[in-house]
Order: sequence, then C-alpha cells, then structure tokens
Amino acid sequence: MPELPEVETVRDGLARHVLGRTVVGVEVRRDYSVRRHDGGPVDFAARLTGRRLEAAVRRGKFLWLLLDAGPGHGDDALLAHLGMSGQLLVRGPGRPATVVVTGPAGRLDRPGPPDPVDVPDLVAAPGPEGWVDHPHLRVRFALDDGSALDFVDQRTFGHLSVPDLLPTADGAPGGLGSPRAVVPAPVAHIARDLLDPALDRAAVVDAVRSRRTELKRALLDQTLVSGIGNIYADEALWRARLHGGRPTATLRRAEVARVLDAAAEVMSEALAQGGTSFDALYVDVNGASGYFDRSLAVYGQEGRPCPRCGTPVRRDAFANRSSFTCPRCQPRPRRPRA
DNA sequence: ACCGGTCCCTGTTAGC
DNA sequence: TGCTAACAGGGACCGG
Repeated sequence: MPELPEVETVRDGLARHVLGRTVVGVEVRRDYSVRRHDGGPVDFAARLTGRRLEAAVRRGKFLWLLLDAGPGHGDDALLAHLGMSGQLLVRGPGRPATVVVTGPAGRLDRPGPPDPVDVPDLVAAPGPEGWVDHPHLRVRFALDDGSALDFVDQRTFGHLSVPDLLPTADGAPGGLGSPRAVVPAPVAHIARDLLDPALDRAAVVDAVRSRRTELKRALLDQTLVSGIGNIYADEALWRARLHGGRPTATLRRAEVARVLDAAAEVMSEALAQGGTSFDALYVDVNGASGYFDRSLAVYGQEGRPCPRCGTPVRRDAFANRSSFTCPRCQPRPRRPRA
C-alpha cells in the first residue's frame, strides 16, 4: 500500500504528467470512491469538468491537485487519498499506460514479485480507441490532450473529493509542491509531515511528550506528525532502538527526536530508491517491492534474525494489527503495555 | 479535550 | 476440496 514515499512519487509524477491539462470529462464508475464528496458523484463530476489542474500537492498521505480560479466556482481542489491500494495512472494518447503510482495491492505486506496479471494488462492496452480498462478502475478523468487520469483502487479504502480550500494556520505553503498557503478543508487537522520543510520538529517532540499514550500510538497520530503508517513506525522504532509501548510521558526529548529522525531517514531512503527512475514503466512497482524486500528490518519479519543482533524478530498484537520488534534492541517498558 | 476501540472494503491466504 | 475466518491498511467517527 502506498506509504508516504510512494505518495510523494505519485505527486511528482502528477506534477510532470498532468499539470496544465484541463478536465474535459469525469466518469465515476464506483460511487463509493467519491463517498467523501459532499455533493455526491454528479456534483463531483460537475465541479471538475472544465477545470485546469494547476499544482500537485502532498501532505502526509493526502494528495491534491489545485484547480484554476475563476468565476462560477469556488476556491477548491481535487483531493485524493490512496488508501491501501489506490493508484493513479496516466494513460497518454497513443501510448500504453504510464504507471504514475505504485503498485499492485498488497505488495508491501506480502513481499514478492509484482502481480503477473495485474500489471501486464496495462502494457497490453491498445491505443485510445480501444483502451483496456483496469479491472479495478473506479474513476476516470478525461483530459484535454486526449489522455486520461485513472483512479484505480482494488480495496476501495481510497477516496476522491472536491473540497474547499482553507488558509494554513502558520501561513506556510499547504504542503510539498504547493504554491499557496492553503489546504483542503478535510486536511486542515492533519499535521505536516517529516519531509515538509515547514514542519516544526521541536514542536512535534513536545507534542508527543505531552500525550498520555504509548510512543507508537503517538507516531501514528496524524494530528501530531503525518505520514507515518504501521510499517514506518515499526522500522523507525527499530532504528531508534525504542519500544513502541513506551509511555510517551517517560520519554526524553532526545529519544523522541531520535525516532522522528529515524522515520524521516527511512522515508527518504525509500523515496530515493522508489523515485529514481520514475518514468520507466513498472519501475515503481518493482522498485517499491524491491526496496521493501531488501530493506525492511523488522516489519513482517517475524522469526527472522534482527539485522543488528540476530535475535529473532517478535510479533505482537497492536490495535487490531501487528507490531514487529527486536526483543533485544528494543526492550519492552517495565510496565507491560496496557 | 483527549484517548482508545470500531468500522469501512476487498482479495488473498490459512485453517478446518 | 470447498468453505469460512482472519488479515492487511488509514482515518472518520463514537463513546467513555
């Protein structure tokens, strides 16, 4: 599923493939994919038709395309969250599909080669006259140059909407890639992420310590710092040699800073690996799964040796999910987690 | 106001 | 072999 580095790769791809284009048609094939849009599917399509895509912005795992200002419509944006299986594919006129975004669902939680069926049907797709639709195509945007932007989402946790824009609280750009100090209303409560130069790292450290919860829960709290999911939380905690069950109140400033640095580091590395050869077909899919195959120290590695000390990685239930730790590098707190 | 638990959804896989 | 249950994931939402 797309984590922050993958979403950033998508943002970058959108910035280079669809900016400046105008939406000439919108086809909503699954209403559920626009369930967060207030006016429903018809209004969703109406608000986008005729609008120009002006900037591609990301904050945490939220992604949005700023729409042109003008009479007859508000100050708004096309907002996307890819959920756990969302993809945005640009299908250029006369070319096979360009994979703008990773990756077949489940590649990260079940490491292995890319799905041999999921992707090749895109390669085999003929030109615009006879496009073969992806089986999980949910929404299609027809663009004015004959290309299309496809929202494909197997598990439908992702969603699209066209919300109004609000000014940012700190006056800084709304996110990476934003020329303006605005954010979509549904993103207003989402904190900046670790790749955002406007993030106040020291303030995040204080905010984490002021919480009355456990460290991993705080790392996953998108109102403190955004973009850290279950995978990166576990990897960052392992790098920082901290147990996610540590009560935040017992943490030193330096410990919180260390785990935040580690999270930023893991994400930057993933971005560097996944984003290098973006334009080549399927590189994201292969690159992403390759990165995770080789680079995950603990996540999903139950029973395999810790890369640092060789102790078997341990799996514990956590909030209806799993946590992976090295029992030696990451000692559990004295008081067992609640 | 804050915090933890639940649910949304689908395809794959484990287990009976 | 064929079925069901468990599982993965982020975030909105709700109840304490």
